[in-house]
Amino acid sequence: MARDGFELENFLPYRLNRAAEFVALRFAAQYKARYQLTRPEWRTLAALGSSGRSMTATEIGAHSTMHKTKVSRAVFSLEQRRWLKREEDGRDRRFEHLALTPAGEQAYKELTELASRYQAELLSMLGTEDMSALSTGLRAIERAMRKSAPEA
Amino acid sequence: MARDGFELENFLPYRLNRAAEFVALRFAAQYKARYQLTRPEWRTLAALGSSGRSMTATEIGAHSTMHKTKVSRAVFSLEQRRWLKREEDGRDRRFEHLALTPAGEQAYKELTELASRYQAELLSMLGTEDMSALSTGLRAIERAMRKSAPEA
DNA sequence: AATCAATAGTTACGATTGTAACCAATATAA
DNA sequence: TTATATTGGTTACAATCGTAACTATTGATT
Repeated sequence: MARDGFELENFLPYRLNRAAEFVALRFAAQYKARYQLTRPEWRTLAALGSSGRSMTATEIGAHSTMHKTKVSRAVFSLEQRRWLKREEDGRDRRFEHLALTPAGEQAYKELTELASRYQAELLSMLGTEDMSALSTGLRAIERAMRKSAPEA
Repeated sequence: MARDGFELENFLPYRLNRAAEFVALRFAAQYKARYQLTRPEWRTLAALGSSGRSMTATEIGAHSTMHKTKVSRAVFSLEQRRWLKREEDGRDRRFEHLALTPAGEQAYKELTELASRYQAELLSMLGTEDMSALSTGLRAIERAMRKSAPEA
């Protein structure tokens, strides 16, 4: 096929991107259909819900590698939906402490079940062995990210 | 940390996306700086260059999982740059056969070297073992994609 | 204090994207 | 034939995104 040493099919950024998109899109289809959630919204909800405490917008961004503005917009729309409320920090009024409302908690719980089911589905698609190989590989990248992290 | 079974940190779509973004961004920084190429442009160039033959826009899209319109725009700008030329199909004039010009080939070759260096850098960041685990895992996803492929 | 720098978050704006509608050419079928 | 459907590719338009500029607040420096 190719005439030289380089093979696009073996190029890691290419492969990772393709795989990530495939896996993400199938899940996004679910929460979009059932909850009319966008990706940044789901990510924000997940960050808050899974941490189990209130967080600032900046924390959410760092945690989920989303841009400030994305977080800001997602927070706004989750607030509109009454899934999230802001509380100002008494000591430093620049901060906003964001927390899920009971409705938000409930939504998170339901989405969490969707997510767990999806994860299980993926596991059965890949098989235990390949899944754990993937996990090992991803862990290595996560390690590398922490080291050389200029952060997106 | 979390109060329930679900852990965002272990959720595959989340982890894959994070990793893919990290890996892609560091490479994109290189070709953007050196060649003022956008991501869809690089992907189109790579698809054409690595196949070593002329392709139609649809083929490029299928190969690199890019939307029609993205391909269309990338093709247009590569054409402006004289890195790519179109040839119409005599039998079926709907098709456009896209091929790299000598200048395009040259650019592809240079970018290919960048890419190979980057791949090597990644390998040394992850180590041989983790890299091959990652590759195994990705291969499993690629397999799954081929099966259930509704294609993005 | 008064000034300057830094930080949290929002927003205006330009760029990039995808959906849907479109044009052109070919294939199918009446 | 002449409809009708399909397919390759482009484009108008609306939505989404990120950069950069902004507001507000706090911290540091004088």
